[in-house]
Amino acid sequence: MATYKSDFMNVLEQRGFIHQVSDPEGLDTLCASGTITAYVGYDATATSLHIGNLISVTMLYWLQETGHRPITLMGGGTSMVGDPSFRDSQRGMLSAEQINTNIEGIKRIFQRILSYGDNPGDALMINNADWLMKLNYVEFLRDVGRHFSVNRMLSFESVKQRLDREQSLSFLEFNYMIMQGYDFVELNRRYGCVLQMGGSDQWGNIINGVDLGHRMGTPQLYALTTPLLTTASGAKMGKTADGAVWLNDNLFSPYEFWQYFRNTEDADVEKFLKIFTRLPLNEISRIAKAEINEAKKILATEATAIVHGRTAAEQAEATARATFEQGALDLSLPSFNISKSDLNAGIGILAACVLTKLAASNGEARRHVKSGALRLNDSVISDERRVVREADLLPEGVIKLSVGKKRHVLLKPV
RNA sequence: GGAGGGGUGGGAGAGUGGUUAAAUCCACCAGACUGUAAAUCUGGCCGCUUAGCGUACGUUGGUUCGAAUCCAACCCCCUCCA
Repeated sequence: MATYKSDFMNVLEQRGFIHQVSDPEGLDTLCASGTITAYVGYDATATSLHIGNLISVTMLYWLQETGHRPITLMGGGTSMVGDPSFRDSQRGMLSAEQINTNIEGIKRIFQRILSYGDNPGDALMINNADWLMKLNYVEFLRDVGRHFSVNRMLSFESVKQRLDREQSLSFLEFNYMIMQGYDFVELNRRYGCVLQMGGSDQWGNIINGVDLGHRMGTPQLYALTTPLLTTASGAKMGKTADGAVWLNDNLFSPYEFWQYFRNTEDADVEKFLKIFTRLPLNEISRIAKAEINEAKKILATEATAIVHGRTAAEQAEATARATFEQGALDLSLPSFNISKSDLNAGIGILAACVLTKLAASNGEARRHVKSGALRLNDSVISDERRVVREADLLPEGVIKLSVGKKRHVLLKPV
């Protein structure tokens, strides 16, 4: 029942990665007849990628799996400008050092999922600063700028919204599109790259590159975007109480990552299994039809394994089982250190909440107490002046604090 | 440079001298029900040493017993004109 000739397009199609493709038949034919090179661009706006980015990295994984060559393009140059697409306001400008730090943080995850090297089929890590930073303004305007119509650029949905809401769009940001378009052409010239992929919000930017290639005489270029992942109840994916779901373990631990997927809505389980795991499709449909809660655990473990490694994933699963199913204490829960002397002196329960990030402020911790959500060693705390001291240590030498049914942390004396 | 409009809590958006820490909606958090799901209902949602206090409606200064609300200057944004 394959709708495409090429393995690559079939995998993407069957797993639900495709939202829009500029010329499906053309691209399919190209993929079926030989090896292609494709890229996804990543802006260096944070020290880690987040779960939204994982979708496109996974596409690059499947690209490589099906015998083609992926390029991860770091936006060392474009991040100096900032992508205005679908944003209300300009972000603060990033310094060159900040961008470089960010790139270093982001690289780690690519290396885990793709295999880089110099052999054919190995992935390439490229930085668009290599060419963007060297551009000569007038020359660039004459060679590239003349191919862009401002009228058309203004009509793109990604900027139109901003203008319709009467929010300013600086000339700096407006140039982002041109730079991204130029990247595509440059990657074609240097590496024969013919396909750019990205999230659906990138469609306008990608299409600009395809058009520019056309005008500047490259072979036919292609665009492919993924659907914007939303949960079945309509929320954008990747938000939690504390913000984004990051892929780097120093920002979002494997345990938290596992929990994030464990809490997937029923209606999303099959969709997420297809996108965030590598399990064969027939197995996915079998799992999804069986016990839904088991399917969520498989989803969580498989997805965590891809990002954090199999060992960390299984550890997270074990911790979850002990904590949620057996009600036992698991020493692998997220833990925070407290000095022995502080503990001897006694620390207020509210302060302990803030220390362990269970609450952002004493006030918030107090509200937790008022609503009966806060527990110390599994018993509800109703007195906000309760002091946590040595006597509260469990035989294992830790103190367990919980907010609600799901958030548990340990306090460890050191 | 000129004319007009505007800047309110995470977002949207009321409020145009006083019971206004600021309506309402969304997002978010917790409780109940459940399956670590959804939906629903309930409570919460600036900070603190919380019967109180301190900050807060672009910034600074002023008028007033009292200002997010009035005045002045400045900053920023939008529209039109040059």
